[in-house]
Amino acid sequence: MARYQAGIRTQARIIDATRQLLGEVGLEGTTLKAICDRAGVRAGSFYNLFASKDEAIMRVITDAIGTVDPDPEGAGTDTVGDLVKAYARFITGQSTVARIYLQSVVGGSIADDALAKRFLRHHERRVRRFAEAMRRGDPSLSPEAAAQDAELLLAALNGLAFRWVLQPSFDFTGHIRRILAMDERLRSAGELSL
Amino acid sequence: MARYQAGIRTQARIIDATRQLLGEVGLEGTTLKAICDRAGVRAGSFYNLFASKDEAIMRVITDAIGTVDPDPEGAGTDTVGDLVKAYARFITGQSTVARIYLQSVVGGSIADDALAKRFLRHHERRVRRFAEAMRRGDPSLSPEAAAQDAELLLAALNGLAFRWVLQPSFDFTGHIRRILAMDERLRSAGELSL
DNA sequence: CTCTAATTTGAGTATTCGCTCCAAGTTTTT
DNA sequence: AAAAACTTGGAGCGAATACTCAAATTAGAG
Repeated sequence: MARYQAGIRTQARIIDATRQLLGEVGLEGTTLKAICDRAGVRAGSFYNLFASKDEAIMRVITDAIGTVDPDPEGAGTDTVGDLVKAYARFITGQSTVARIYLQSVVGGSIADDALAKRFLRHHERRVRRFAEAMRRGDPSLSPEAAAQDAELLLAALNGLAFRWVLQPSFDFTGHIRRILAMDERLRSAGELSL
Repeated sequence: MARYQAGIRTQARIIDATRQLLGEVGLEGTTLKAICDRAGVRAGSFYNLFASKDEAIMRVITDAIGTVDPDPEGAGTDTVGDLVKAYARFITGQSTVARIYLQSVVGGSIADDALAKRFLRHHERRVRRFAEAMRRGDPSLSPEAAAQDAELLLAALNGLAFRWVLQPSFDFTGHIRRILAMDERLRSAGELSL
C-alpha cells in the first residue's frame, strides 16, 4: 500500500505503537484510537495504509513469531535441552507475544482462520524440531514416537507458560530447569522415552 | 437478590441462557441483549436480579468448575491414572467451559481478581490431589517433589487441552492414553519421578 | 517545475455496548 | 389486605467502537 517514504514511515510508527500497546494494555486495550494516538496519526491515515485494525495486530504477531524461531537455519545440531531453553527464552522474553499468542488461539476474537493456521504451522515446525533433536539423542526412537513425545513435551511447556500467565509469581524457569534435569537423567539412563 | 419464586425461576432461565450462549458463540458473542432475548426477559428484569452482566457469566463459570471437581469427597483412594482420566473427561465433556476457562485466564476481559483467584485455588486443589496420589504410588517421594511433579503433569494436561483448542482434530485422548501408559511404565520401573 | 498520485487531515457516521430509569401492572409472601 | 418483590415495555444515556470520506496537503517522478 505504502509507496512514498512518508507512508512507509507512518506504517512503521503504527506497527510500533500497536506492538507497544499490545504489551502494555493487552489485546482488548489496543483500540484503534489508542493506536492512532500513540502513532500520532488520524484514523484516516491509518485506513489509508491498513485495511483494518486486525491487519496491524496480525502483522505484529506474525512478525514476533517469525523472529523467535530458534535456529532458523535448521542447522540440525540442537539438543532437546537447547530447544527447551530457546522456548523458555521465548516465553520469558516475549511474554507479551506469548500471552497474545495464547489469547488468540483460545479467544477467537482475532482468530480468523489465516492466523490460526499460521499458529498451527508454527507449532508443527516446532514439533518437528523437537522430534529431530530427540532422535539425534536416541536414534532407536521411531519418527512417530519421537513426534508424539515432542508433542507431549511441548504441551508441558505450553502448559507451564499458561500457568505462568495465570499466576505471574509462578516459578516458570524453575520448572523449566526441572524438565531439563529430567531430560538429562533420562538420557543417561537411556531407554525411557521423554 | 431473588426472594420470590418468580425471581428464582427467572434467575435460572438467565443462567441457562448465558451458559448456552457461552457455548455457542463464546465470550464475545454473549451480549446482554443476547442473554435477555434467549431468556425471554427485559433488561430491566435482568438488572433487578443481577448486578452486572459479568456476574451472570461468573456464576456460569464457577458453577461449571465446581461440578467438575473430581472426587469431591476427597476420599483419597484415587490413583494418578484416575485423576488424569477425570481431567480428560472434564476437557472432552465440558469443552465449552474448558475453553472459557482458558480464555478467562489468558484474556483478562472478565478476569477480575476474584475470578483469577478462584481459578488459582481450583488449580492448586488439583495439584494437591495429584501430588497425594503420586505419593500414594511412591511413598518415598517427598511432598515437595510430588507437588512439583504434579505441577508438571498438570501443565502437560493443560497444554494438551490448549493444543486441542488450537486444532480440534488433534488426538487429545490418544495423548492422554500415552500419558497413562507412561505413568504405568514408570510405576513398574520404580524410581524415576513422573 | 509541474502534475499526478500518495498521504494526511478533521470531522464525521453508524452501530453496539452495558446499563438506567420509570410508570404501570402482576405475582408472591406476610 | 398490605407490603414487598417482580416483570414489562419502552425510552434513552453516555461511552466506546471500527470505520468512512471529501478536501487539503505533500511528495516524488518526469
